[in-house]
Amino acid sequence: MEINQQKQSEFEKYKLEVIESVNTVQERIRKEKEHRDYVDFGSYLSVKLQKEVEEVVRESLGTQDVEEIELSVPPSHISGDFAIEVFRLAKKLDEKPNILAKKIVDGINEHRMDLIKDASLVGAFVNVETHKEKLYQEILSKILELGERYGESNINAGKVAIIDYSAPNIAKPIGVGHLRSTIIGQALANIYRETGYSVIRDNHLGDWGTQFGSLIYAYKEWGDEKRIAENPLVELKDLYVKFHQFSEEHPEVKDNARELFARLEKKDPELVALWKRFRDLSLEDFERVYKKLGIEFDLSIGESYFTEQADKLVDECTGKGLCRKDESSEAVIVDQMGDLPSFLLRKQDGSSLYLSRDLATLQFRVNTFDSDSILYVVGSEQELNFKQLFELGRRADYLPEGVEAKHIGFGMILRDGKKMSTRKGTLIELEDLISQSVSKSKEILLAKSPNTDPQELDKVAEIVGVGAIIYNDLRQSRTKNISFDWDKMLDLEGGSAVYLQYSYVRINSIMEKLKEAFGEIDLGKLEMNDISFVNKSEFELAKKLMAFPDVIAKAQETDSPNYICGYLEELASLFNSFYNETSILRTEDVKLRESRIALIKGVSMVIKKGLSMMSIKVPEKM
RNA sequence: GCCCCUGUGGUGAAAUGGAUAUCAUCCCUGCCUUCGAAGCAGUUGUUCCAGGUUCGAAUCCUGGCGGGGGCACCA
Repeated sequence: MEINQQKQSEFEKYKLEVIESVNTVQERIRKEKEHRDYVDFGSYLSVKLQKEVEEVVRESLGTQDVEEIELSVPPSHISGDFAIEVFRLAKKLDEKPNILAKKIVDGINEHRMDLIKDASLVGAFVNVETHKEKLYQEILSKILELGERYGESNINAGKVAIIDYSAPNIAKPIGVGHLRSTIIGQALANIYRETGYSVIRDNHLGDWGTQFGSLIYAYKEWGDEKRIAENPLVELKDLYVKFHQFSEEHPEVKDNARELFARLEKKDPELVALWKRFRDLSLEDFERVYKKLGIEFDLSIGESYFTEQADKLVDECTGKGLCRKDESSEAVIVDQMGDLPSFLLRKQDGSSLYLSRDLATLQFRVNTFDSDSILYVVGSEQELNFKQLFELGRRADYLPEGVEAKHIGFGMILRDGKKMSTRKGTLIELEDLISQSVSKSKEILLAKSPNTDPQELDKVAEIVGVGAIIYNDLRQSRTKNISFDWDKMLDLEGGSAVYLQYSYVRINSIMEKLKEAFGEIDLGKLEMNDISFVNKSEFELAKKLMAFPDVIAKAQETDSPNYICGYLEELASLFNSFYNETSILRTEDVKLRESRIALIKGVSMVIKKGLSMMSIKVPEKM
């Protein structure tokens, strides 16, 4: 009995640890809400330009519905810096688009404006010409002023978002299947933060459930302490796989597993001790992978923490009449809600289920953090579960009106057209993928620059190899399935992070050369009026830089990191064209040279920041 | 059976209902005594099918066809 007490307190001890980490986060959020210093989104040039357009449209049409007006970049064959699309406004005002457009063009041409010079009409498109020098100056000085903070904003200032991502299962190695949740979630956390959110990054570990019954059963039957000591995760995985193979022929062991889980849930001390041990072993393993990928969390709570509360909530929901108890067993059923099929909240043997624990988690998140948004970055195959969870949460009032809960689904990584599975042994371990990618980039690095010192080589290979994997995933749109292909995963050609890293390094190198030739460069002395450009490509680059804050905002709004990727590729491409036609080193005019330095400095900062939002690093040389 | 996602050059992908659908890769042609050729410039080739809505559709709607996933004691 004494031993029991001791073991039980192990679970209690774990709960205290959780509470402590929660307090730390609460404290941080509180401070952030009070003291965080934001960059005003309205101070960005694209916003100013938009306002100018709205102003002139408001005056020339005498209408207030100017938010229907949108500024875009025209296709390349059109001359004009920006275009105004009037179609939506025309529809709203019930006027012919070309007539409305004509009025707007006339309006613009009659007014004197700060940034906009004039406008011309093509069909129903309004093409706008800006005061290029002025705009160019303003964009670059804004970037120089903000430095590495360029791009952040206060759009969502004061709001709190909890982002649930990664969520690996204990006792299994992280496979490439978990890669997507992990890096999409991390990227979203960074992107949300850039737009002003206070972000809580929560790793909702899969550390509870019937799978532990399976694992414990397998451990008791076939476990080998020596092998566990040597390579814990491999051994645990093998045990898990063995259980499932064995259960194919002996289905009755599944009942044993369920029974073991039920005992675990009743905090059987022996089983809790095993559970805790497996959990700790796994966490060490995960930590290693996260470190490589640059992934960080504020909380790693996991399902186990919510098992008791889950039980209470199920009773509460039963009381509220949202679900009902089965007559002949302990099972609790939620009947069809609207279009959603019915589901179970408690098993026949009385133990908890995924959805009940998630319901408790939801309530916890709402109550503990006063959050505005809760994001679940989990594969699309769980869509129905989340619909059910959110609906029940709303009805039970655990998820109030003002709090948004979103399932950020994503497609699966398929191998030979099929889902990968730990049980069937078709899973590719993330660590293998990373090490292959790193060694491949090392090979290429050696071929390209054989004289790099070995330490430097390893460092850069790591940056490039890891970056390639992350980028390959994030650049694709979330919802689609990805076919796993070693060659494609390890592709280090164009359209990859390497292209961006290379562009960054190239700028670095230019800066070095400039320093050698002209000494230390102090752009602080560059007056706004001294900034100038000569070539179209310079202006195009600045225009692209101008869009960065908007791209971040759009990526946040749509939960789509791939917009950042597309943007960075366009930016790098413009830079490389510019690089090819213009030499900064040989620019005689000092002011022009310094303007160009400011320009590429901006490009390099934006590339670095954009990549860092995806937790991809940049090497200084490669 | 019902529900969700998805279909874009040979291949892999991009595109708030907007102008001549973009990028990478492969093939081909140029560009390194000039800030790094992992680059730049050029060339060939693409929206599953049939209807519909719209001034305008890869995008929205309806119906097919193909691929993936989900639909109570797994998570």
